Amino acid sequence: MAARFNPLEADARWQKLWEERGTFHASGDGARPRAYILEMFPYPSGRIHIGHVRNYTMGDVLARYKRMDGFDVLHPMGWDAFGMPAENAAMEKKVHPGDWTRSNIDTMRAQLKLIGLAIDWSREFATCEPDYYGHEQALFLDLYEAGLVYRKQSEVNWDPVDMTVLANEQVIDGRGWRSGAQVERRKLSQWFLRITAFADELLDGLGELDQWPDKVRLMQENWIGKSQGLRFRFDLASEGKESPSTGSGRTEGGSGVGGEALDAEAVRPRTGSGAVEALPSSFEVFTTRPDTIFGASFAAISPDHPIALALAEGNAPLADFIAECKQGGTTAAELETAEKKGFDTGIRVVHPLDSEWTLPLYVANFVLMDYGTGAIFGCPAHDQRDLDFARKYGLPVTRVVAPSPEEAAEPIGDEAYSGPGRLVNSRFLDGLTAEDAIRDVIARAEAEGWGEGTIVWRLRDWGVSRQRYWGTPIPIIHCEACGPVPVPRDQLPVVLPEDIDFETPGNPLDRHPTWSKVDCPDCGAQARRETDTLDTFVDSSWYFIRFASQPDDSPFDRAEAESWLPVDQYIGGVEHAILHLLYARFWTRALKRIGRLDVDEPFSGLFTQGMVTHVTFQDPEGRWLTPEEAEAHPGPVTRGRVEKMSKSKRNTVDPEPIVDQYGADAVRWFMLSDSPPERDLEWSEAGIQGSWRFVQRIWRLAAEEAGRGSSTWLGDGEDLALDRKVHRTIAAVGANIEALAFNKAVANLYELTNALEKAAPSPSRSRAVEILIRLAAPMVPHLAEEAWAALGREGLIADAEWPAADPALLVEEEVTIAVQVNGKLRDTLTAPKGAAKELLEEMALASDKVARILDGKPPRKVIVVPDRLVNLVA
RNA sequence: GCGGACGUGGCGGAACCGGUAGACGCCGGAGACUUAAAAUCUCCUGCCCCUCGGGGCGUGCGGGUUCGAGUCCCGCCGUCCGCACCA
Repeated sequence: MAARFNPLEADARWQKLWEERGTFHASGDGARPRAYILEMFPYPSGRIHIGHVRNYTMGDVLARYKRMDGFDVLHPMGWDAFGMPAENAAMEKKVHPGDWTRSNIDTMRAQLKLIGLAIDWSREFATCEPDYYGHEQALFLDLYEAGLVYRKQSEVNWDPVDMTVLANEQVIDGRGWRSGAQVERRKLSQWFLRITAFADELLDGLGELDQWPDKVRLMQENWIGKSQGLRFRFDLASEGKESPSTGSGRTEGGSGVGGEALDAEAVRPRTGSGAVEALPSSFEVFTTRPDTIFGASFAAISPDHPIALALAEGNAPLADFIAECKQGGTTAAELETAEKKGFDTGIRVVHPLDSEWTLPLYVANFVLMDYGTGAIFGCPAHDQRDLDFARKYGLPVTRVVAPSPEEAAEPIGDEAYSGPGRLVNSRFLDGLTAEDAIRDVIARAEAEGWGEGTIVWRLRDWGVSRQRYWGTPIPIIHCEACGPVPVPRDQLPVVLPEDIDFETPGNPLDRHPTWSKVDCPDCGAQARRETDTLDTFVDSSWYFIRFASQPDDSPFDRAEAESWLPVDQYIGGVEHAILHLLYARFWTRALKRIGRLDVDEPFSGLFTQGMVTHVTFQDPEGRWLTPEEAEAHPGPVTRGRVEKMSKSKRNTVDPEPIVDQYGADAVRWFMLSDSPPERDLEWSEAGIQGSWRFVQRIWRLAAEEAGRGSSTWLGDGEDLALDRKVHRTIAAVGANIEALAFNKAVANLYELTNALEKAAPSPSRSRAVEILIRLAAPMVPHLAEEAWAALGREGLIADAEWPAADPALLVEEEVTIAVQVNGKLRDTLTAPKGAAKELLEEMALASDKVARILDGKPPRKVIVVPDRLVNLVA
């Protein structure tokens, strides 16, 4: 029996055996309850990094535990293989994106296998292969036919040098990240998925996801952004109905009577070209606070609003103002400090509840075109932005909500009041609560026909067109005569051409000599293939369904997919809290709506794990150094913060050499130790060495036990205290793994190991060693197999049963009672479990230490918590 | 600005429902084994005082509730994350 566990030899041997036996294939035979454990599949960027190792180890522990606990476990792996890095590599390294991607997949698959994951590799696929994306095209057409896909003009970030569309993240300070060219806004005709049609159910569905982190649910809720309010119409005032009230602070009943008549000519936009005649006679605004309608002092529209654009024609100052609004950064700091600016159009709009009352119409930089209606009414007293704006332009500020009657006349200072209260200065609304006033105004608007209660969402439809090569081709053909025509099903998949050219900028599909030239499926005329590809988030919106069921001739088999879904536990980074998870939820619901799959939510349990961090080092010039460089550096070196591993900070750790040195189990154990899984884990050399020591400690226990000649050794009888410890550990480790509290499960195993090392040989101890190995098996599977075999056990430990905790042994016979005086711990005593209060009190009073503190006086009051403590109040 | 999370030894972190704060690991210290080192093992390790019996102080800060608060309430301070002119 080897004195040391040698992972370099053992790891590969067990991995090979698991693979040969198909140990981790999900059977789906229905003999056992099922569990679907999934980690977010990786993008094949080149090599596995340590964050992957942490992510997949967590899922693996759960999968292995569930297997031992009697479940038929589906734990698959695949590749999110489309995306821009492959195209970048193609341009930089002159390799085909497909070659680059597939070779990365080969590398990373081999690396993942080194850490001994319990994965059903028979289900592996990559999204960049036609046998995946062809089915995706079919699903896209299903949604298209169901009216859930449409086409519209939409703005994109256009890099004029690279001739390509940029994602927002690729625009840095208004310039393309690669070319450095000034980015332009361009309108392109693009495909959209109607996710907004599911806004309500996506929001409501969050309520049932009780095994999701609150944080993620909240983020999604905010992202969906439901606002209830009133949409109503402002009529433009006809000439001669101007109602001046500027600066005088309108109060109750002010209806535009009096004041000087405005010189219409002076404020009228200088149209000359008759543009004003083309203006609509009204426009709509949206508000969540219709109760404050009598506090209105202006109306404002977005610089992108059609009325603003129409007015700008022939009005150079306004055109300049609009241009100015479009400049300026969109960063947090800039927006925070950005001044509220407006341009008075000179036009006035009629207050909907008083035809004699008109308000000035501004074009304002803080009104967004793509939220609500792109137009607002300004109520300065109860909205901070409106207040800032009103102060700047001398507009009236009228309080219409007061928290108490005394404050009704209180003027508004520098802060708008947005709290609760009752209406004041609001005619027939006076005295109502804000909530009642909202209902009243909405009802009135609907009855009178100038507005209606409505819901506005922040969520936008999902634009899925990407002007890229390395993605799923959108299966549409554009015909001059017939318009967009779906590719006939028997012509799917629409396969990406291999012979492409990355030498010239732009989308290679556009430039391909023949690929896009096809006949119209409807009329046969020459037509053009859609050359846009799908957003890669589409690929990841249904891969978990394909894992569950992968027939050749359709995306999935409904019954089979439903038998596994939803995913019981999904594990991945919090960076996907919104987009990926929302899109996958949408896609699942869309499939349900079109009758393809009866699943509401794709992931019933979600866990977002923390990052792996590492120290950073810098030389005096601020250059980042790797830890090795820092050690060898001749000059002074600054030890920086512990940060997320990144190439730029040179603090990454490549897992492969570490696995080579310490073995998979030590690395896995380290990934699970110390830090709670949802928090960041700091990588350290000391930490991995500690894990290595622990692996060897378990091995020594097993080797020593095996050396006794199986369980023929008979010691001094049973060791009841150890038995209790063992069974408490069984219960604790199982509960902690189920709760994904791996750091606590690790601590439980350390405790048991400490106890075993101290325990004298006995049959109890022999049994305990075997149980320890079974409990550790999900975490350190290679060591566990090796030890299992060394102990002469039959079969694989991967197939062994999770030990059952004996309830009788979970109950303590004796408990330690804390004895407090005035809440301060003074002594402890040992008492039988369940001892009577009177007995505990008596024992506490008998304590010397207590007697000394009490100094002969009897306690005024005695509190006894059975099995816990006695508190004597002096 | 809005929303959220968090704050416990030198470090990562435990602490069920308000009931012995600091489990477990790392670092550090002392010792054993060794010619020596590594490895391994044993013990110690929150801070401060001490007559070595013990005593005092301790969960970001200040209050409060309670027999009793890391845990609950109020007010601050700090760190991190998300969103962002959302009407």
